[in-house]
Amino acid sequence: MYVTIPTQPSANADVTPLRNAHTIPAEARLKAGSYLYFEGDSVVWLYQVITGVLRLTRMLEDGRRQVISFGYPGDIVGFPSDGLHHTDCDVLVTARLQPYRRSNLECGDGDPELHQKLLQAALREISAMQDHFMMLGRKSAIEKVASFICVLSDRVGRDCGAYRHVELPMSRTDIADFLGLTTETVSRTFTQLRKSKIIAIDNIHTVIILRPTALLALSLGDRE
Amino acid sequence: MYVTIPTQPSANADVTPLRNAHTIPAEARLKAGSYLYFEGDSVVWLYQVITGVLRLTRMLEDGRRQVISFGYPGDIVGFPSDGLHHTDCDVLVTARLQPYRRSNLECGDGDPELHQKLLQAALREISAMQDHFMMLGRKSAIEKVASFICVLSDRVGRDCGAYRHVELPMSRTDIADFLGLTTETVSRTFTQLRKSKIIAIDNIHTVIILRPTALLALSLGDRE
DNA sequence: GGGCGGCATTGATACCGATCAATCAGCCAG
DNA sequence: CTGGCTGATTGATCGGTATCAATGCCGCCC
Repeated sequence: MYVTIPTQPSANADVTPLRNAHTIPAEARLKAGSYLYFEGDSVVWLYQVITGVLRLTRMLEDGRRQVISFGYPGDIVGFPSDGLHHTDCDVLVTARLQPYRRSNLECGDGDPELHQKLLQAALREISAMQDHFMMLGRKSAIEKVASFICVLSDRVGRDCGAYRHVELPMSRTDIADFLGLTTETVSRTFTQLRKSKIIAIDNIHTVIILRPTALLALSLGDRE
Repeated sequence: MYVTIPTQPSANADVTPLRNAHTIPAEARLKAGSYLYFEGDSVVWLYQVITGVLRLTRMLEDGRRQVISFGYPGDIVGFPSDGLHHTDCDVLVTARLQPYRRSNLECGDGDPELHQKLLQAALREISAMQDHFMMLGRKSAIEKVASFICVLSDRVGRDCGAYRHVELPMSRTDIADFLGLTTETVSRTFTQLRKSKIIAIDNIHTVIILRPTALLALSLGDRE
């Protein structure tokens, strides 16, 4: 999941694997805290997230970290470059994953339809990352955080009574490293949104969107 | 071209098209200032840059701009997402381009070898963009500019006497929109590098690298 | 040659977000 | 329940980059 330019709210439907029938390997289940792969590992499998949440990260020698993306249901992670993984990937929320062989992406011989689906997923990934560039390079802290909540609301928000609830399983540090901010700034920005009654914070991992229109406006850079 | 983590200096050799033989369309030549495609256009061709420089940009409604990448010799531009272009692309330096049909990327029927090459290029693109995230999200102005010059030096620098020359055909505004800075900051950073005798500025579009090691150190965030 | 226009540089200042530091809250172990 | 640990929040301050403004540079056209 990247922070892309908001369009119309998306469906937020259940994810069905690309091939429900005889996809070679069975679904995998991974507990929170476990790792799927590390930077430098050679790629054997790609994974489509069915349920749960993954975290893809990259580190600099001096300790600076970038969260590249979060893997939400429907997302496919693990695209190889020169046959290798270029991020670490671990599990934030216990996940069910559909593995696909790297060979299904890289050559269409076995299953042309699956090959096509994986290729299209890679191409959509490029486009989504381009949008994310705009966010990292050009948006202010409040725009970043508002955009982040908006995207998650569309992807995994749930209507509870009058308001939409969004789970944030990741830490404030993860959000900061994803958006190119510090934890303190993320925290302050949440507080600011809470005080202006645009969101409420039910518990540290759940925000309730009180004024979705105002939140969307902030994400687009409208001056309040 | 993205600003990736510097590794060993790369070859900087001439680019040969993926298929020199019967690649269906002949090489195209495009003058500086002309556009290859616009955001929203449906994708018919991908282009490999043989010579010259392209610029890929994306705009927000309020005028904020992000330069997504520069297309340098060897780069392939125009990857579709849902069949559409998601950036504008125009020519900075008159270019020779090798076009490939979108169908050669999306289905391998016609030319499996070309299909494979285009697919691998798309996958490398994803990896390079991940590196670029780190740059946009976590690096300071001086690290960004130093990294930018280092990458261009590896890609298209030329040794002239004792020093390496790097052409910067794009404007300061382009560099700023690429690195997530303002023109003023880019300009000041160049001045700072010049005053500390790490680079010299021959003319506005040519920098001479006087102390490559110092430049590389700055790009990695060493406190000189 | 002279003037104009666009881009780059430089300067002064403002402000956003980082940094450093001090609680605070939740959670687990004993 | 209590103490300690970890992550979040809040506060005070600093600094880097943006912003606003003036000037400089250079190419181009009349």
